[in-house]
Amino acid sequence: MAHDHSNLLKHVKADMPKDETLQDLGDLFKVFGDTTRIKIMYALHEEELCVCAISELLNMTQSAISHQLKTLKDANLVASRREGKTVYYSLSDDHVKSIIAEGYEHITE
Amino acid sequence: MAHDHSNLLKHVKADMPKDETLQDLGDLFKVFGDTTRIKIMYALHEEELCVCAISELLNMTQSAISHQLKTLKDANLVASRREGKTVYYSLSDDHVKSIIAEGYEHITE
DNA sequence: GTAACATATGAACAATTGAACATATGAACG
DNA sequence: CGTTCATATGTTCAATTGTTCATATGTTAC
Repeated sequence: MAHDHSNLLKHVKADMPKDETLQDLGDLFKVFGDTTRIKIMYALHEEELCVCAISELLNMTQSAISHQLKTLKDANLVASRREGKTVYYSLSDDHVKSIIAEGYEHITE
Repeated sequence: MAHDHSNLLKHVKADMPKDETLQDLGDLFKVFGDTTRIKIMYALHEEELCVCAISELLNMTQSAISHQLKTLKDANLVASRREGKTVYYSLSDDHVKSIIAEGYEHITE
């Protein structure tokens, strides 16, 4: 810590949300930070899919997909609906699409 | 793998970006998935700051901040500008703000 | 009841990661 | 040149994470 920024920092500090909020933000993005989960969300982009369809699509075990779907559900990013033996997952709201779209723009420019 | 979804999957599969792109997307969000980096980006929301100002603001060692700034820079999320001994960092484009704003909306509803 | 199918969960293990510490680079000044 | 200040980098280590395997739950049909 060297030269003085007390005035500057006072200003910046006042504009920062509280720690808990920033922690929650980081936790949310952590969920986006995995290729498998990104693929799942992308697959659900247009229509709901059942677990075994997703595992077939991504060529991964049902267990792995189910674990990831739980992570996504805990973060309120997907919703599930049971119909007999099968469970259908879909994106829970449009933020998911927006966030992925923004990220996509960033990497393709 | 049980009941049939070949028709459905053909359609979904056609709409998926290639694997490499989805990998890059995950890697991008991984950078957002850490509280320290979120704090740094939020601090740079309005104005550029030098490394020691950030480390003072977040009450963390200069080394830790420098490491995280490198991660952010590698992901093209921040830009740096040297002025004598001090290096000033700023957000490299508006996607950062948009992505954080979208995430913020998601957790506060 | 039980058998078959779809999904969920728990434990274990390899791989990744953020922070701390020590050290190195780079710039300004005497 | 050497010293000081600001920042960067390399290494180590504890903690987190994604997948696999085995097993459990839940649903339908017989």
